[in-house]
Amino acid sequence: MDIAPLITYFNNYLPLDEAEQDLLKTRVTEKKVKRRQFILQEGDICKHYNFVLQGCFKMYGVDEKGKEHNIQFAAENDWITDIGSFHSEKPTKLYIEAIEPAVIFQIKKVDLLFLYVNCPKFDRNFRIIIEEKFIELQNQLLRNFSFTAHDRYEAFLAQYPKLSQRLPNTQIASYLGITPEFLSKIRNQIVSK
Amino acid sequence: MDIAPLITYFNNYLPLDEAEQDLLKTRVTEKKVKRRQFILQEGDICKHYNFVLQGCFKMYGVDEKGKEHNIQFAAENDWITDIGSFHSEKPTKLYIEAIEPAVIFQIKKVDLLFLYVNCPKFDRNFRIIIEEKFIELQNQLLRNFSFTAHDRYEAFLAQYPKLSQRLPNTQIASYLGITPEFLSKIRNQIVSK
DNA sequence: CGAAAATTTGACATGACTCAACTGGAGTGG
DNA sequence: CCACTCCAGTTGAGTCATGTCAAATTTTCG
Repeated sequence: MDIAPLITYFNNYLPLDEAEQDLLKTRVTEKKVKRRQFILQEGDICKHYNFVLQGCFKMYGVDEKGKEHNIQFAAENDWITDIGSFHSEKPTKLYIEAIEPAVIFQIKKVDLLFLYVNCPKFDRNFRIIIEEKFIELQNQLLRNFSFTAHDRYEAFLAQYPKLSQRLPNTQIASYLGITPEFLSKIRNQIVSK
Repeated sequence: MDIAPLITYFNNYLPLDEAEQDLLKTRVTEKKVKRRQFILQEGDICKHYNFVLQGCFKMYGVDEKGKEHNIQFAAENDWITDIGSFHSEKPTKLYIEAIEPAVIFQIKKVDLLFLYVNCPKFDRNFRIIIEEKFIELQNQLLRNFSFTAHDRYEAFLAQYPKLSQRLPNTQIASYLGITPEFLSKIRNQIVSK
């Protein structure tokens, strides 16, 4: 197994020296995931931090009426995990599902704790990573408050041009908090301008 | 200046030993804030991590139409900061304003970095703190997607019983993403049941 | 190729907003 | 202790953004 992509990823933060890379290597496992396969379902306890090597995932909750609401996508070089369930070790209310055939690296909780304890750099790196995710989430919340559906869609296209081509509109609609039908009408509007 | 409340706060995470407490003490300053006073305004660069000792703050963005949208409250023993601006050192789009007369501790960026470098425990603690905030933010986003305004209000009352008594309904409405008028109608409904 | 999923379209329904007017404290100053 | 202002909260009528449901059409992928 070659964890080079993960090493490269960490080079964006505090790069790992060789010893740290070796440490990491022993704590990571690889997993292939088929399209529409779940790596987390409601009721599960989230056991892993998941790093996407290839493919694309969505994380979503399901409301009383059975509707899915996407709160995050993750493609190459991104993390996707229900941090709440991972830390509390309580059953999750979320689903993580592959939108495309995928390959991921997984780190178990004991292994992550091992890394934290044996190398503070991981504390640092994961602190920074989650800070970035926090900022993004906060922006998302603010956009949902203050933007119209139309503007949220255009903001999404602008921010994730590549992702928005890979994803079915249904999934984008769910992420924007609207119905696929309404997104279709928005797209129609934009085109006819 | 007595930083005991902050020490006590950290005891919920990895407690600080005496040396670490002394280190912290030299890096923290106290500040009194009047009602309606801002500690951050659009265009500022967010210079501090703020820890609330007394009083209550709101953080909000303003949309094109001039409407305020609260994304966070912070009362005693909570942090409030625009992490995005703090890290990027770019002008913020957010406001942080005291809803009540308040006292806060502030940590400057250089001082926080100093703490991180000299004591990995701070990396750890702030990682955990922000993880908790991330989880809360994610729940908030999910509720905004999948709950009706009525249910969001009741969830807010249940989750923050004390805060909801301190806050004017106007502010709660803004946090829930609805108008004060509509919140009033919801409250009317609830009472008349 | 064939089934399942995604997209589009249209008629109609509704949750939440807007705006304006009214009510009722909470301070403030005289 | 009154008169006055000033907010926060309430109410109602009309409107708008977005949702619902159903049907037709196209695309995807197994």
